[in-house]
Formats: sequence, C-alpha cells, structure tokens
Amino acid sequence: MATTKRDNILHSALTLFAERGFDATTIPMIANDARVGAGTIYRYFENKEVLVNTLFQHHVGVLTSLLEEDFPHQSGVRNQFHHLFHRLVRFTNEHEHALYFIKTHNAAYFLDDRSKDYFTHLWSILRDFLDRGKEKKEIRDLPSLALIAIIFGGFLELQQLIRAGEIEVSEELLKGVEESCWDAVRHHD
Amino acid sequence: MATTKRDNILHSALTLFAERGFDATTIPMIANDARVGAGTIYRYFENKEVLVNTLFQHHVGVLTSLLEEDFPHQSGVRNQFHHLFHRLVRFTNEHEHALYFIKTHNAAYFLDDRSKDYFTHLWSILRDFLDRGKEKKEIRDLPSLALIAIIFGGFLELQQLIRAGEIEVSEELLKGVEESCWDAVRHHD
DNA sequence: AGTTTAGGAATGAATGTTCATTCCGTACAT
DNA sequence: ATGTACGGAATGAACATTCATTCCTAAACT
Repeated sequence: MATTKRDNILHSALTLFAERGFDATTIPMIANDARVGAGTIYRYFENKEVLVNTLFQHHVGVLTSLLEEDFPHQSGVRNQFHHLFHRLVRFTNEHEHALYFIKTHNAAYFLDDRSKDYFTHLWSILRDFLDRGKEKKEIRDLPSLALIAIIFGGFLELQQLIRAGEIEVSEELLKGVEESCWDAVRHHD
Repeated sequence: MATTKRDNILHSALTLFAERGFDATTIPMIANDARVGAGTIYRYFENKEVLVNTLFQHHVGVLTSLLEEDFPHQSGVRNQFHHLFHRLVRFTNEHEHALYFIKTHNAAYFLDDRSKDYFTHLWSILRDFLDRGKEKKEIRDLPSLALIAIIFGGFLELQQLIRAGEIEVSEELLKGVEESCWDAVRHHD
C-alpha cells in the first residue's frame, strides 16, 4: 500500500509531464491527479526536480534494458533493426507516455548528471548499432544522431496519432512504419 | 526605430522560447535579452500569451508563403519534394530558431484558434502533397501525418546538430538528409 | 538659432497571483 | 498511548502584469 501512493504519483507525473511539459505541470496538479495531498509528494520525493529525474532515469533504464536484452549480436543489420523497433513498440505499449516524455525532456535544463548519463547510454545503443551498420555499408552514411532522429520522429508521431485516436493500430501499420524508417536509414545503391 | 524595439522583443522571445520553452521563459528574461524594460513588452503585446501567439502566427505564415510560392504544380512528385525540402532549408537559414519553435509548440495549451488555423493550413500543404503522391503510387501508403513527422524529425535534428556545432553544414550533408527523407516517404516496389 | 513644452515611449519598482515547499492537526496502525 | 502516514492550509519566493514616473522627440515660440 505504501508503494501504491508512490506509484500513483509517478504515474500521474509521467502523464502530465508528457502532456503539458515539466514547467507547465504544477505539484498540486500531480497531487490532484494521483488523489493524494500535495504534501504527500514530498514524503516520497525531495522536490519537483528529484521527482522528474527519478521518473526520467526509471523509464530510460527500463527502455535500455529492453533494447539490450536478447539483442541479436550475431544477426544481420536488418534483423537487429527489427529487434530494436519491436522493443520500442513493446515499451510504448507497456508505458503509454514514457517514450514521448523521454524524447521531449532529454535536453532539459533540470536534468542532473545521472539522468544525462542514462540518456547518453540509451542513445549510444542506437548510435553503436548505426555505426556498425555504416561500417558494413548497410546503413546510410549520415550522422547517426540525424538517423536516430528520423527513426524517433516517425515512431513518436505515430504514437501521437494513435493516442489521439486519429488512426488505428494494426500490424500492417507498424510494419509500414518500420519499413519507412528502415528505408530512411539503410544504404541504397 | 520605434519598430526596432518590437523586433528585438520578438527576436529574443523566439530564441528563448525555442531554447527553454514557453513556460520556462520569463518576461524579465525576454526583456533583459532584448535590452528593454519589462514594462515595455506590454506596450507592444497585451500579455505573454499574445506575444507567443503573435510569434507563432508570424513564423508559420512566413514558412507557409515560402512553401507555396513557386510551388511546381506541374512537375513530378520528386521535384515537388525537392522544392519543399529546399524551402525548408532556406527558411531555417533565414530564421534560425523558428522551425524548432514551431515544431515544439504546435500542440501547446496556450495557442489560440487563429494560431491553430495557421498551423493546420501549413500542415495541410504537406499533407495534400503527400496525398496526391499516394494517389499516383509514388508515395508510401502510410498516414500522411506520420510521414510528415519523419521528414520533420530528420530535418530538425539535423538543425540541432548544426547549431550545437556537432556537425558541419555542407551541400553533401543536405543532399544526404534529403535523400533519406525521400526514401522514407516514397513508394518502393 | 536657442528655448520651451506637450505628448508619446520607456522604465522598473510595486502589486497581486500562483507556485513549490513546509508545517501541523488528524487518523490510523501497532 | 505512541508513532507513522496523510492531507491540505500556511508560507515565502518568483512570476506576470500594472502604473507612477522619467525620458525623448519634435513642434511651437521667442
């Protein structure tokens, strides 16, 4: 039960930060959404910045593990791409607002060193994958960060549309977006 | 001279909103950056929301004109894509922070109806282009909004990297990003 | 030409509001 | 009863906005 309140706070904070952004989200808003007194938040988190950093590190950590776990090191580049893409989909299904929260807050002024390290590590997974692919001439010769942006751009916008109810999720759609991202990133002759 | 102060305020606001976001930017910050008194801002703009909406509408308007002007209606899809991409590059060269500001604030809670209309119109230019391309089977059959996101994702991240000094601008790089975005969006057999 | 003066522009200290954070009374558990 | 967890009112800081005052400019006057 003790842990339930903490989880409620984290869950509400994630949703609100993703929807309105850190600065536009007030502690009373979070407390209200979590059905908890404002003071209770301070029993679990030293202050608002600690709360947002905790949230950030937690979700970056979860996503990182998910991407690294069972990574097919011995497979081909396309297969590895599929693994990463699929795990991204899974992560989003399990934590509706987390990816959007991470992407929109990764360069924020209030992130501490630990959060930045976590994020750098997450990004390095993708960057290393792309760099290895470039060596093998299977990935386009462009800055890896730009390629990552294309992948995330497409993926996140898809999420937004699904969440807004503007389009239906389907295997076919996911397959299409995966192909689009892959074509953006892969080496063409 | 009278108009200079207004321009200074708009310019400073654009930079700060792009770098820190609307909510994390205070009026005194803008006043300080623009080298005017805080009160002066209220001589030109009724309040902070009017300021941000003015800024938003102005830049969306400029970008819209730029994309529509000389649009090669009679050309092929690839050529039209080139036109749009090139105008995006030009817009960014002329207004360093504007595109990033637009993209990061387009769904914000403080935008008024007029701002939303402006933005909808801008997006519709891109959407219509993609929809026509899909009919001709030259553009991938995916939700247009997702395709737009991929294009903007790649383009904006490129901007960020250039601004951060992490990569050099070059004709070659731009060409590469254009190709990547095009491959993401075009129909493959 | 030099001086005066009216009126708009600009300022930044003052005001009221909103927020993060603290504090204390209450309720529940042991 | 004593201790622990809570809630929400209380507090102080920071903010957006206002306003009394100063500063400029340029036209009118000598």
